[in-house]
Amino acid sequence: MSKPSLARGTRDFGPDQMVKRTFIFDTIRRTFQRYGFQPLETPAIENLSVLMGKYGDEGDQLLFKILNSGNYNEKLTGQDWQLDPKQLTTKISEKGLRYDLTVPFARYVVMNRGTLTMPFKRYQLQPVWRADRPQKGRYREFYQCDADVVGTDSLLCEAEIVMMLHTILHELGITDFTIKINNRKILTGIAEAIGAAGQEGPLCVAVDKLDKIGKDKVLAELHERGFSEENTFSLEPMFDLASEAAPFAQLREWLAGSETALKGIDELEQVWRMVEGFGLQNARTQLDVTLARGLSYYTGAIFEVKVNNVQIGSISGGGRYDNLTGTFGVPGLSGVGISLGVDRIYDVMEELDLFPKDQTITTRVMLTNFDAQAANYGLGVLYRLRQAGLNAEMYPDSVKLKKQLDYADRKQIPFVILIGSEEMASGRLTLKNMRTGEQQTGTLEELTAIIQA
RNA sequence: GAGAUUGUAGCUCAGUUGGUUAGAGCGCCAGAUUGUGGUUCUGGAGGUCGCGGGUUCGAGACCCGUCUUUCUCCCCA
Repeated sequence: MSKPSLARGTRDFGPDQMVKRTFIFDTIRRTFQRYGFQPLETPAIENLSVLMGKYGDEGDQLLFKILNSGNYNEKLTGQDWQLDPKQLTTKISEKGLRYDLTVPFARYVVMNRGTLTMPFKRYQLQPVWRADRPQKGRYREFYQCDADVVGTDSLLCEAEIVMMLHTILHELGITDFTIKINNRKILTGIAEAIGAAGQEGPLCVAVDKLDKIGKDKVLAELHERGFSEENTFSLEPMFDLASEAAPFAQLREWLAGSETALKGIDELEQVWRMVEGFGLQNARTQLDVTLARGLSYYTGAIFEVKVNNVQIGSISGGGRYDNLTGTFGVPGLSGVGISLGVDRIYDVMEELDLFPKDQTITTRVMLTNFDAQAANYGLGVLYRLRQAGLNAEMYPDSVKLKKQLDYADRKQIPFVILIGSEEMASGRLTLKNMRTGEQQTGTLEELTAIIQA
């Protein structure tokens, strides 16, 4: 017998934590629904053929793979055991745990495209798993809350994502945040403009670190990655863009030579206009041309949400992908979506002390249990309390009152109804206010009214 | 995947250059109080020192491996 333990990077959530997590889930779900999104759930387990190759080489490595059931080694030859682990994996595992919610969504859309009302708007609140090395704000099992629209190119979707993020964060009490927005087409245009067309991948990896390591080190890294002095010299205008929230004019001037970039700039400006059209006050949006994110499938807008002055990664990310369903044989379906990380939001709110107080009280009133006869009398009372809409429970054992009150105290139950021989004889029950310690007697109706107040 | 770091009671932590029976606070249980919680007092239970090996007369402490925690890189929610 060994002591039980949790698998690395996983956590239990006790009642106190669940109350807080539920608050986050409810807020997000409510907002998604308000914008017309419909719920979807997909299995935790997907075929590896669905998951592999969608997240890049690193992603494939971070996938949790499930060993085939039964005698998984039955069909292996001696030679197979000499294969490198990657190839061996394909022979002994054909299922894995989902890595995000976007790819399973794309699979679902492809499999059900005949029956879906297009454009299809779905939200999905489920855990995902990554075989990452855990650290602050990074877990191996965590919840994502996704909202995606598939089947339309309309930039209204992008604007609504901006609106939803504002609403959700506002309702959670997170006020000091920044929604960074970029467009993949601008990144492509920058690569063209500096004479390194098609090199936006390595360009972004380096430029993405700007606020972390500074301009000089970014330039050094670019040179290391094969960019010439000429390339990086043309990049100079980019470092001057950070001052404004939406420097469209400067961008147009700099990238005038790239049609792709101009299209991206147009798209973003339209999104900005629409957000203004919604009448949103104090928008926390910022155009950030250094924002890159998962380049593997984003083609248009790119989003990322950072909470300011909190040392944690982004709490949300998303973007537009023109051809995600293409890998499942259905090209031409454009989608755009956002994903919120509940676990990081939780950490942020805990650090900033933003959770509403008094959310831990789950039971409103407890009935004591003096003896079998009193408990039996209490059953009817208990039923009526619950019918009155009150969270009520009876202490299950006839033990000394001290113990029962101690239980109520520790569960922070605000009211206790005592029922003993006196109460049964008179029909007037004793109500104890656990906060003040005061007691009074009254009929069940009278007491119920007090408890409900 | 690379580098660093952590692990002693339910929790937070002491534990000297390696030396007898590993401690404290809080919490928990019981009683003081057989119909009254939070305060107080008295008593009590609870540890294979993460796990496995090694060095030593002797290891919680030293060495190796492993798991785990936290952090950096990479990447990400």
